[in-house]
Amino acid sequence: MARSEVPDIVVGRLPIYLRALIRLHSEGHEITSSHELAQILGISSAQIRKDLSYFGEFGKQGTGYHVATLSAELQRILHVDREWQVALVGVGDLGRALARYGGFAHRGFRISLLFDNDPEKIGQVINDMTIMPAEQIPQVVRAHGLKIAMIATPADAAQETANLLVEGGIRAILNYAPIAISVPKDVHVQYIDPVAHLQRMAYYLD
Amino acid sequence: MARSEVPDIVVGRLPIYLRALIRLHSEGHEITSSHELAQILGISSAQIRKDLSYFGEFGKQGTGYHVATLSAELQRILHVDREWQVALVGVGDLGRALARYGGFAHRGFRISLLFDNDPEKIGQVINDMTIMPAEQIPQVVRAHGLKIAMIATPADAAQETANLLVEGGIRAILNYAPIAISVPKDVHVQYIDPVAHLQRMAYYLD
DNA sequence: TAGATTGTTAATCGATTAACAATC
DNA sequence: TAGATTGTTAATCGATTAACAATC
Repeated sequence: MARSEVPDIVVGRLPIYLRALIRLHSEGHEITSSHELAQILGISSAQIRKDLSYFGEFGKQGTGYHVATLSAELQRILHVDREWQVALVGVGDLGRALARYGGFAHRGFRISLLFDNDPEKIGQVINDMTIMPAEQIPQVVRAHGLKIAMIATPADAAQETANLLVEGGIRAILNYAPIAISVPKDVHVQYIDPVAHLQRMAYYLD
Repeated sequence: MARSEVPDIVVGRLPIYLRALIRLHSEGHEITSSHELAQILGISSAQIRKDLSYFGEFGKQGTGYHVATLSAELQRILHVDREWQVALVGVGDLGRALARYGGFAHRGFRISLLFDNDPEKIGQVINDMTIMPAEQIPQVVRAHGLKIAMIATPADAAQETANLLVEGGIRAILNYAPIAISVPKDVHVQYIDPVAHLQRMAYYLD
């Protein structure tokens, strides 16, 4: 089935499957099944099988899935069978923590460029990376060929930052600023707003 | 309409609407419309009107919505017209950044208890909060009457941490550990895994 | 073989959208 | 009034699930 026909909501579940598979692998499981994955993740086995069927046939009737194989297939499908270099804009408390956090590089996304527009911060070094002025984003990002960026600026600066990133050739943005940004149709944006998650849960509390 | 009939996906969009309204308010807008909000957020105006209709009638035909009023209504509906105290478990790089991050308290969620199971960290003070041993979670959380917690431990410790939190009476968990946790049906869980977002976008890159 | 699980189809379920009467 | 926008209905669209033949 052609790539363009896969619903984005299905693509969004693949990383969850991959995460579970990597964990199973690290725990020594060689084989799993849609039922076991469903149990672990709290979703239906039918959904897992249907999601995977968009991309091929990875299982064996009566047996299930080979953990290492399916894991590798998902990494290939998601294009995470390589290391991606990522630009990070905004080195406040949050940005600093993201720059230091080991969980990205460990899973294939290495933050390799830091930008900020505060003259006090420019030139500082974090994790061997020197903070550069935001105005240089277009040229530096393009020179390094980066395609992915994170925005950790205040909300006020997010749209302007996104414009600079797009100008530099960025095609995927993880936005930590609590504001919607607008970008060309061929640029992907994902949002992380922990407070929105907390508010959503507060609805169900007394 | 009874609370239980509101789809969770609708509840999940209310914080996004609220965020946009607060921003409009701060920019001096007194009135807005479903069309303007739709434009800002990149969703349809019909969806915004339909979502709001689950909770009442907040607009005026021909005019739109009074920003401050709708904002206050959404805060009331979401139960964020108060300050929630939040427990944070796991004070590594990520947890430390969360504890310091001003964006929570500013929007009604104050981190007020810190826990870790590393003897080196116990007793340390961050933002006037003393890190306490994880084993004391049940009693301390219950004594303070907290209902919301964040998990920022390694994946290995997340399930055990969730168990302790539930034992202490926690009813909503924001889980930063990259692993699914299982909790009783009346406990809500939201996940934040930035790498999953990056992987999802990588699918669309060459 | 008998038992188990996949991949897939068709049915069901739920969410989104278009359209418009009501009305400010 | 004329123009604009809401709240709501019905239709459309899309996602999830149940069920089972195929087959390991």
